[in-house]
Amino acid sequence: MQLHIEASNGIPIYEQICRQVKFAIANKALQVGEHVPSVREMAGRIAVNPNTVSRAYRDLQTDGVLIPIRGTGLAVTPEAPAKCNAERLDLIRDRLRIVLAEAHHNQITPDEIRQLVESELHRLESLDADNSLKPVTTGETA
Amino acid sequence: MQLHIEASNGIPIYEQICRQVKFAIANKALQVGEHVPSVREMAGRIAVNPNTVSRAYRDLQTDGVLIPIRGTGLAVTPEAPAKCNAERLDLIRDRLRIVLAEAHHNQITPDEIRQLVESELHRLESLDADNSLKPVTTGETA
DNA sequence: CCTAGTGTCCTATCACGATAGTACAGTAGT
DNA sequence: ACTACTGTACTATCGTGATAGGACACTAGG
Repeated sequence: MQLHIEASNGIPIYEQICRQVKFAIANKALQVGEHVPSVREMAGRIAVNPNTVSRAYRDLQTDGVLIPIRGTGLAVTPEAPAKCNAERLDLIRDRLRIVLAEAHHNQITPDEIRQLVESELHRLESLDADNSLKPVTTGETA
Repeated sequence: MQLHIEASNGIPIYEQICRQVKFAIANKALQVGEHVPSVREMAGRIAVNPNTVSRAYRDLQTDGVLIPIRGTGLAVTPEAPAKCNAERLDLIRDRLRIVLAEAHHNQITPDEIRQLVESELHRLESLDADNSLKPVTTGETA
């Protein structure tokens, strides 16, 4: 259960938390019945206000993904994996749709879009390669 | 010079205006020396507050894309086409990068991403086809 | 019982994007 | 000169995302 929060990529922090918890469940990094990190611990871990985490967890309860266990914490519901699996690609599709629509509105051709996508995919892969080659170093070259 | 403003796709309205003016220049829908629609007219056209348009135009001046002609309006600078052409793909690439990074962080595979992209591209094309088949109708089916 | 840990609720404050309305300096056309 | 435009500036207000800090009810473990 490790979250990647981006200070601002346009998505509110509480929503980023929601999305990533769902991804974690879809990817089986979080199992049914397992407790999600406590509000205060998660807040400390990702350097964010506890209220913001609480807001995210509240939304996840509304979605039926988490269930409160009084005085103990929040557990992943039995229905969660199915829901999160179903949502897995939709969460990305919705974001992707906005970007591609903008591109299309502004006469970026499908081939140009494909080229951008491929170059970004390669970029992500090479970032992975770098990280696996030197997993400990902090990245300084000098 | 026709803008597509989305109430909220995460990008502030004033920034959407900026981007689309740049795209219009890159696509030669706006020529050097030509005046951009007046603050008040643009505001009326896209149903937005004049201050918001003004903010966008101010940013475009800072970027050297527009130059004020006192009492007359804002004109496209001679340097603008080069700048906007250079930025054309970058504006999309930056947005795309955020989405693909999120997908990648959450174990969406490159092939799944490619499939999403292709299905969205086809979707955009079929929307175009619909619009060109019935370009006049307002869309009511009953 | 008591303590430390849960989630939850509440008020207050701040930044930012957006709106509303007003005002002013400059220019073009009559 | 007068009028109708231009851009620009200013204050005030609103909603939302986020922070800060305090308070409460509950539960597990000693």
